[in-house]
Amino acid sequence: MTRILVVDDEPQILRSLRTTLGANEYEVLTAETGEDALAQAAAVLPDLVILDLGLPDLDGTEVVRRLRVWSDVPIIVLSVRDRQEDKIGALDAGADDYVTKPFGLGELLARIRAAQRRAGGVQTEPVLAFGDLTVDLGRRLVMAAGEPVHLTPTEFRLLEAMVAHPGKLLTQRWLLQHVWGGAYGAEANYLRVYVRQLRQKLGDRADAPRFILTEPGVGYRWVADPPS
Amino acid sequence: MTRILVVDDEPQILRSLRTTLGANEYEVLTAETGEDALAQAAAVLPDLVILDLGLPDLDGTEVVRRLRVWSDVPIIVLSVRDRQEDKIGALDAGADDYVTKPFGLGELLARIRAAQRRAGGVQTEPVLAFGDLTVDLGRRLVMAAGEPVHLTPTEFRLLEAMVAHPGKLLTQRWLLQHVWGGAYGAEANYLRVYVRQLRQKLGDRADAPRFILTEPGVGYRWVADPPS
DNA sequence: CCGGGGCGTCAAGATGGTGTGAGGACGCCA
DNA sequence: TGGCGTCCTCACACCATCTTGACGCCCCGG
Repeated sequence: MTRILVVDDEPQILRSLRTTLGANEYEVLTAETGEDALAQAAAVLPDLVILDLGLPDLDGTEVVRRLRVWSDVPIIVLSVRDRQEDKIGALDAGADDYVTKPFGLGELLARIRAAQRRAGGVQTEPVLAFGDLTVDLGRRLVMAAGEPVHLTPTEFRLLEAMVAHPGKLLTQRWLLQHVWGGAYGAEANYLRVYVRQLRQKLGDRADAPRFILTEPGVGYRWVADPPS
Repeated sequence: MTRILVVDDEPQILRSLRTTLGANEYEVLTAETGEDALAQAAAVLPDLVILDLGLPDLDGTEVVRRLRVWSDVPIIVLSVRDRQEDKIGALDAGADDYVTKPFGLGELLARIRAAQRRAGGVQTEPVLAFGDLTVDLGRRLVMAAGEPVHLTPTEFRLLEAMVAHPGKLLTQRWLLQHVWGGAYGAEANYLRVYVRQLRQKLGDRADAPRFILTEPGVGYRWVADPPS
């Protein structure tokens, strides 16, 4: 999860940003002074900094400069001042962007995304690995023993549902509802057929399970850490 | 020397920027239409692009999107529009910064410096190769087995959407929305026809795929590493 | 020892999606 | 206005996938 350090001395802005950013899957840290901001930045290494220019102790530009001595973290400057010299100063000190208050929250979010994208922080494709089996949820690509495995849509949904909850006991009803839809729940034979196909394609065996464990009378369990 | 491509249809802005930027040790190239901008960007590989949203032929956001398919060049969007949606759209399409007209030249220069400082990276030729197939995304040129291949605009957009995400499973809905526009999503027969035409022109076969893999019921996949 | 329920396995029919070819509609340019 | 390229539409054969039923096995309780 992306950590954002918000530096502002107005509690109102702080509160507003905390809720807005928090609602958009960001972890929000706050600081109200320049010194505090620098200390926190060094301590928690945030992924992005939103910085108000009008701080009580230090000049915002100075904060940017001192951050840039050791950090390349993206910095978005926030300010009520719309003067050219302020913008030029902050940007040349090393800020990435300059937004004038009042600003639209949507715009700020877009600028955060842009700054993050540049920083290269969005390359976290979820690739799960279980021994010689890798499951790339983003690419919908499954590799077993170095070879790509072709799965039908239903097979993939079933695999997806299982690997998303490793080690957890998944009841037949739960699996049926998640893979086939809410109207299903009693068609245990579907599961038997597709679990078999999955096991076959992934190189697993019912009598010597490496990935899919049968829990008789209840459901199935995806083995968290297979014996390699 | 840093090369900047300025895209704007107002000769006045063009002239003003040419002198200002020229006086600051930048080499200035200009384009007045979106198509011209894309062509020039591919030909001269500028170090930075300044782009007006209100172009006569293409929507500015569309230009950003098409540039971003193959290039990471910093893009600063210039616009008279101050609407939130425009900003969000342009930034999420891949723009680095958004400046509203009228703007101060000093600020623009500072934003150029900021964008450049971040970029650092090297410009790569936008030419992708897959076995005996080469795709020049910038010049919109495709070569198969040493022979140039003529593609219609729609065919090229489809190819572009696929080669930009090698190995990834692209759903029919996603492809339709990206090639035909957001309003589409259910016209699977369009895809079938154009995928067939692409396969034919690229020397690919449905029953022995080298490039385009069919994932029945889901979509298509551009094979990352074709068997040569 | 016997019976039953659940599971694994297999194969065949039903279903819906895909490949393919052709033809018409439309806009663009001379 | 006519030709040309491109896009869209349709019908049909074919194929992958889904569904369904049947059967043997094992485990467990009666």
